[in-house]
Amino acid sequence: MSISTKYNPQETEEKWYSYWLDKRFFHSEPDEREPYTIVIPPPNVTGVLHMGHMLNNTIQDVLIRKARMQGKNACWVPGTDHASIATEAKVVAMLKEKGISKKDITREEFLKYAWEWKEKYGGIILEQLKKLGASCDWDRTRFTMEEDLSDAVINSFIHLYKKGNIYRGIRMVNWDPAGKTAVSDEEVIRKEVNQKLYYIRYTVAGSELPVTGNTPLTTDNSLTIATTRPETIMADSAICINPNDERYKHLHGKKVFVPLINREIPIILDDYVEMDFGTGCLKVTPAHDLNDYELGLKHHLPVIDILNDDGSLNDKAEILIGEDRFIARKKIAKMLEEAGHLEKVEDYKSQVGFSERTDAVIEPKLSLQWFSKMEELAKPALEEVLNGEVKLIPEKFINTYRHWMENVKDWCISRQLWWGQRIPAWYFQHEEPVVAKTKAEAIEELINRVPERREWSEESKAGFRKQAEEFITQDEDVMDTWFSSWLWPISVFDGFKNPDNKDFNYYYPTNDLVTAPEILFFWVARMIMAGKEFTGKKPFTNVYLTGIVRDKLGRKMSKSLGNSPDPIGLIEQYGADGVRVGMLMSSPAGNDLMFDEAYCEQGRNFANKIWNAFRLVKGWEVETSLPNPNEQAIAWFESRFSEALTEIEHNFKQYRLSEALVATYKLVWDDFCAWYLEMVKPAYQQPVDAATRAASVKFFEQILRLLHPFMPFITEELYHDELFGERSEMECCIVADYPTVGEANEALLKEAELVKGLVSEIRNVRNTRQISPKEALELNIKVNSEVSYDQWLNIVCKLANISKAEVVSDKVAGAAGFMVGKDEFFIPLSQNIDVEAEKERLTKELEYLLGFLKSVDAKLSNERFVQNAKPEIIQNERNKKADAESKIATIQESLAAL
RNA sequence: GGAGGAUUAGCUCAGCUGGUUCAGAGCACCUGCCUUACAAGCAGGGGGUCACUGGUUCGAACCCAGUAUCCUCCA
Repeated sequence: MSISTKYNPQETEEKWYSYWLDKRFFHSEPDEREPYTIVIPPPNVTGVLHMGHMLNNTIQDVLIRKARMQGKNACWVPGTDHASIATEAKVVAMLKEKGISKKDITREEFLKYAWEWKEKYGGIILEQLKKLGASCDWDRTRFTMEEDLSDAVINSFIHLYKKGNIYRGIRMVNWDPAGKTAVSDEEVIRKEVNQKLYYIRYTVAGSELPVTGNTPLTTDNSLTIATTRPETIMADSAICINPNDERYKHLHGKKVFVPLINREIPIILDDYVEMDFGTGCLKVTPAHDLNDYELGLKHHLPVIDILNDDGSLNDKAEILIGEDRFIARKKIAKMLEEAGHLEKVEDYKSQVGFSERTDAVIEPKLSLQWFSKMEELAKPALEEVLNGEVKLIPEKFINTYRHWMENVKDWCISRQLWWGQRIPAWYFQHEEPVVAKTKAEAIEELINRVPERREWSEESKAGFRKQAEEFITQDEDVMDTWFSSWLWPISVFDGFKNPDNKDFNYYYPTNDLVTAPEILFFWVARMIMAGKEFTGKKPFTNVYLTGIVRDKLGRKMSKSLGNSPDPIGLIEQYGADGVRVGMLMSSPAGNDLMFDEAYCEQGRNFANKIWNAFRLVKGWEVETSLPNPNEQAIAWFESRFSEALTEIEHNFKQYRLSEALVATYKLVWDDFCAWYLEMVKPAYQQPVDAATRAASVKFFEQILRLLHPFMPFITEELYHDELFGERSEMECCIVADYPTVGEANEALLKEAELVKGLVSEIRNVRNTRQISPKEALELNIKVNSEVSYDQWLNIVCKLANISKAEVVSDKVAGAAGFMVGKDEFFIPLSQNIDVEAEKERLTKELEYLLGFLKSVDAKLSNERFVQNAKPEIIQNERNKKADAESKIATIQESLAAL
């Protein structure tokens, strides 16, 4: 082992990760132990690790490692998601660079490129997770588009279709013009955007006055609407006004002309229109706005769709054909202005939907899509959370969850993409589509679903099959990625292919799921639905929702802001253990975390602290003839360890990982290093007795085990040092027994706190008087309490550099004095004490105590308090009173003696 | 517009059943130390009207109501 004063993580991390892999410690097979299972939220196959993953996976690894050490059969299933839109967008971009356009190649050719891309870049993120120390069972790595998982997707589609839960229909969907596909409501991100509100004049039909810039305008010859989307006026089907709006009563039943194209449209009445918004006149564009679409249905208006799939204008627009919607917006504003139809333009802030995957502005668009009915699926999934079968942590998410589940809308599951599971629907001539797994099955279904075809002779059937074979076509669309992710906990254990298999029976339902609250509905809710629907069981018991990682200014980390540190860079700089500690240190469950590299630095420093504590213990020479002078210190630390472990376990139970870590950190740094080791360490170059060494080594090993889930690498490294004796090849920290809570001697712990206070006071005496720590002092103790200082004197002498400590019965004059608890301490000094300063200090303390006593007295003399408060509270107040009174007396004596 | 959450030290946050000398931790800051495990360290210290206003209670950072500010989700 190196004796460097600095811990060097790089070599250690590489070495132990391969060792763990080599010895297959991460691998799990069903056995008689209790399983503990986590399925990873599968990251995008082409993605790279970001800070959110770091947090997420650190938490999962801590949980899985702890469970493993606690004797459970821990299984963490990793994998990746095919992420249709994101991946397809990347492949399209890659092809574009090669000069290939998606529309020039076939579906098969495209998929070939996509798979190549996936093979090349897929799984980078999993390699990165290894650097973090993630102890996933890599043998179980799954991918949502591998054959079995795709099969599960297709089969569950067919299952739901047969139940009548899947239907095809024309609906207004969120159209992503960059991805050229529909996306679900959940994939639309609303952002506030600075826009322009254009006020546009429409000429009233039949009015004689031509509308120009110079002509006086009245509401008889024109009306003005306000819109943020002037490029859609060509798609207008009507103008709508509120029937109660006095300003426009004379226009009821009239018509207006759409500017520039002069198409005549009616003025309709509906109290949907808010009179005080804009001008009180609303242009109705059913093809390009959800609300307008509903309004159009109600008033039987035609739907005029002027946009191509890529967001450019089509020939129905009549003008600006082929222009992109945003360019068209600018151009049309100019054209309207030139034609005298643009009254004014105002700045306006509004919410605009963006595609989660491509960041393009979402276009509401009517299209023919496949939908899954959600109402029936949602009910049991809501119930499961409300009755506590599935726990959301923190609980505050239950409300949000309920709100969403009670207002759930049907799920648009088709996507106009090629990368993904193709919808198993088949079209033959003008018949209703058939849903079937294969072409052959589809053809059989075509025959079987029509009674008269069923009656056909075998010969006729054969002829039909031949014809159908040639003309039947499969739906071009693929399914929403979430339609495969929602099956993840089931399909990774082959629960669809073989529902009674050993793995599935053993690992499912899984235990904990760790994920971001952003995908509570996208994914978590739907997994619960799928679990209940397809297996009748919940997919997991606990859902730990992490916060969002933000930068220290509170901004979300994003590529465009460039405020996200490179996780691998952080690991290189601070070590994986350091980064893990840094991430957890500041991340209470469910609260966002303001990430600051300083936390990683703190983590690295902690690793270094452990390293150096180790160097100390390792350096001790043992002299077996020596007696053990440290029984008290050893007994104390044993109790303290148990006390801390109780607290740590309590925090773990409540998924307060951050607090569990802080408690561990303090136990190691403060109690073990700063107190225990200082108490027991022999003087420079002196040997240590065997008992002290044995106890210290044992403590150290317990500490390594306790730390392992948080800091796997450094603990494994130290665990194998010869200090702990021989280890066989499978004897590793990763599978060592996690410490269990032992006895804690309360009285001992209490006394130790007093002793720590005493040592601090002595150090303070030095500090305020600038006495070097090297200069030994004498200590006189006047004991007024029950504390048996004899047991502690050795420790006090050592820690505070006291040459002689004595119990005295009287105050010592001319010495620096202070109190700890009820007891008085005196340190004779060579220099004269500053009587005035001493007086001031004592007076101040006296005043505080008198005030305190007064408030306690007030309570105790309050009859209602004595009547209502719990007896133990009252007793407590009496104790406080007695304590304060005795201290006051002591201080008064001291003052008198000065 | 609807729902949920937050507001405690300069920063990030604990404070769990209202009651201990309860106002805490880490970081940052100040002072002094390169004291033979560790300067990535050690010792000591300063720093708070618990957002505001009321209420409930013997007792409120904690419960209730209102106000302000901020965040998130949904429309």
